[in-house]
Amino acid sequence: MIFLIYMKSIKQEIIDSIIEQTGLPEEYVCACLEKSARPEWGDYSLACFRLSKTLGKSPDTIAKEIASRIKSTDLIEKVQPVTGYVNIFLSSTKLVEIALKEGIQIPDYGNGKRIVIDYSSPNIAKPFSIGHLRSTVIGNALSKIYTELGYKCIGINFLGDWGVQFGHILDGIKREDDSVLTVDMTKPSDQQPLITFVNKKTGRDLNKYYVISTSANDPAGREWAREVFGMLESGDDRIRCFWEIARKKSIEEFDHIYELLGINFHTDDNRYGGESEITPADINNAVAEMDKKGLTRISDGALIVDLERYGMPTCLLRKSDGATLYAARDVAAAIARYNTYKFSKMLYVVGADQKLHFRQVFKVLELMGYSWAKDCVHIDFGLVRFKSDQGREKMSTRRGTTILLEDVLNEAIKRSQALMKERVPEMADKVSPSEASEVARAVGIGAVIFNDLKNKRIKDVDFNWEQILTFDGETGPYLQYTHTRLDSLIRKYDTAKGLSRPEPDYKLLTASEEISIIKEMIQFPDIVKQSADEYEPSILSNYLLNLAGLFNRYYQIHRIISDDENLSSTRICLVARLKEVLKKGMGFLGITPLEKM
RNA sequence: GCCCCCGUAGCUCAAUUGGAUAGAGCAACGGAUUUCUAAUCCGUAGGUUGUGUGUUCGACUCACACCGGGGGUGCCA
Repeated sequence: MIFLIYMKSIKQEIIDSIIEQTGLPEEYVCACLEKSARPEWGDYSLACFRLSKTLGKSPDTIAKEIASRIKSTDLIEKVQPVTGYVNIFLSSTKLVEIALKEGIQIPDYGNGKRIVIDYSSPNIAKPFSIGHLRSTVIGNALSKIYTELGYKCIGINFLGDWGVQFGHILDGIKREDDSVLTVDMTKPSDQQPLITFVNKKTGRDLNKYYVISTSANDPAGREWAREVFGMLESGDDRIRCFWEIARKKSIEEFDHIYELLGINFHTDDNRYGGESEITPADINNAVAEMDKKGLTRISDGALIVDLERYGMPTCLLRKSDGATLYAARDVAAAIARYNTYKFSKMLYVVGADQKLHFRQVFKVLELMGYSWAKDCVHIDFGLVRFKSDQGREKMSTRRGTTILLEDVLNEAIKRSQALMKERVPEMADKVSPSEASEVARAVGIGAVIFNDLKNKRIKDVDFNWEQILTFDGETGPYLQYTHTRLDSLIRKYDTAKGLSRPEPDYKLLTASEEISIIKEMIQFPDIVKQSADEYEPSILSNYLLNLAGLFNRYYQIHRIISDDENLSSTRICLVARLKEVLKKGMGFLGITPLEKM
């Protein structure tokens, strides 16, 4: 297994060398060895300040002593003590060889362990707003990253398909066209006009009825919607039939958006679920179990779990009218999922406004005695707000400040098409119309996705058309552009006439720009691991931007394909390896890498 | 009121988890194309890291207080 030596990270190899040669404790070396902040300080630096007190010597002296004990190897070229740091310089030729010979490999950390990821989760009937983009793209990225690290990911799109919002659709229909619904809902024969009516509607139409109902802001309408939902909950077949159609229509609508985003929720490992999956019996069993374990109490007629001693407000399970609440349903859902999947981890990719809710749910699961409660993680992210002239506000359907995700995606595609015409007019001759539209999609959608993934999750975002449609600088199109550049070089090299193609000679890569690329490339596995450990796709995003930047600078200065056939072959090898990394990384983020744009 | 999160260049964000001289992009200005795709690249300018105190060899990072913004907080999800 030759590749095993490459599987061990460079850093680990250095740590091992240092421990072996200096006898320093492993914890210390691991904690104090870091990547050097500047090239003139080498590749890795060991800070010696912490040893100063215990050894009673100055950091400077310690650094000198340690440095003198580390011998050079084929990897460690030079060791230099500087003001309390031991700076370690690695052999460029060795690094080039490591990066180019086998390519960059990502070790298997997961060993097939299961991770359930609850993400996207829009509500049936409610508009699919830009706010849902975050959960969708973050969840998708984490799923791909963990899969690459050897985990088995199960994505669940936990639809909000069970609640009064469904009754509001009917109320909206009634308000708009009451001929369809003047009927007595209790008579099956009168249902047919409604069914025919709804069958002709799209998911977006149904959203419209929801909005009509809620924006009417009529107490009677709300009451009626509640009644309808009550009938659904009590298992009324006729309402159930309508519910099924409405759900199907909504999913068709969602599918269209997910298709644009390149996500498919009709597979075994990535599927639609929903609150409707959790039966009243599931919830009642969970609540009964809490009762039995003495966790619950009645307070003002409501069933609660008192979490005061854990520094949290009480968790409400059941309303005084007997109806169960969100928290009870999520506890029941978590138990059902554990029983089905026996996950090693479950991630809830849900906005930061639900932080308390998940803390409560996880705490209740823990109190119920489920040891896996500690493996449930709320992947929270900042809210999207709408910035108007009056200032910031939460998006509101009623105020008309909701921005539909589909509109944003279509706008991005349009913009990408326009730019293509403007900046690459000859593209029309080179590719077919269908290819061109795929390019426009990948670039436009990639821009929107990347825009969302490039910042730390927790940051709130002000929705801004200009920003989301920017294609210059640190953006998705920048990565795309770099990727097509790499691909174009490879294509050109492969098809060049009269060129001998010798084996790459790694010693030829000596330019500082190409060494920088190599050094950055070999960080890829660590970056992917770190993104997973911190549930933070932005770490990968920023890394890819930096990597692309290094290449674009290099490209500007150096000729890749030249008369020097040995050098060309070696540089193309670098280009090909780099392309593999960029392509993989973009794929993890949910961006489709292009060959031409 | 209480709890949680955020505050870094005009704007949007980084900063190897407490390390050496705080870095990018956008916007502005100046430059690079008979050239492997200029959706690129180079340069100039831009900072008392919200404020204050503390912890220590060292603080954007940790603690406390305050200021500003956001979110949550017993019958929505």
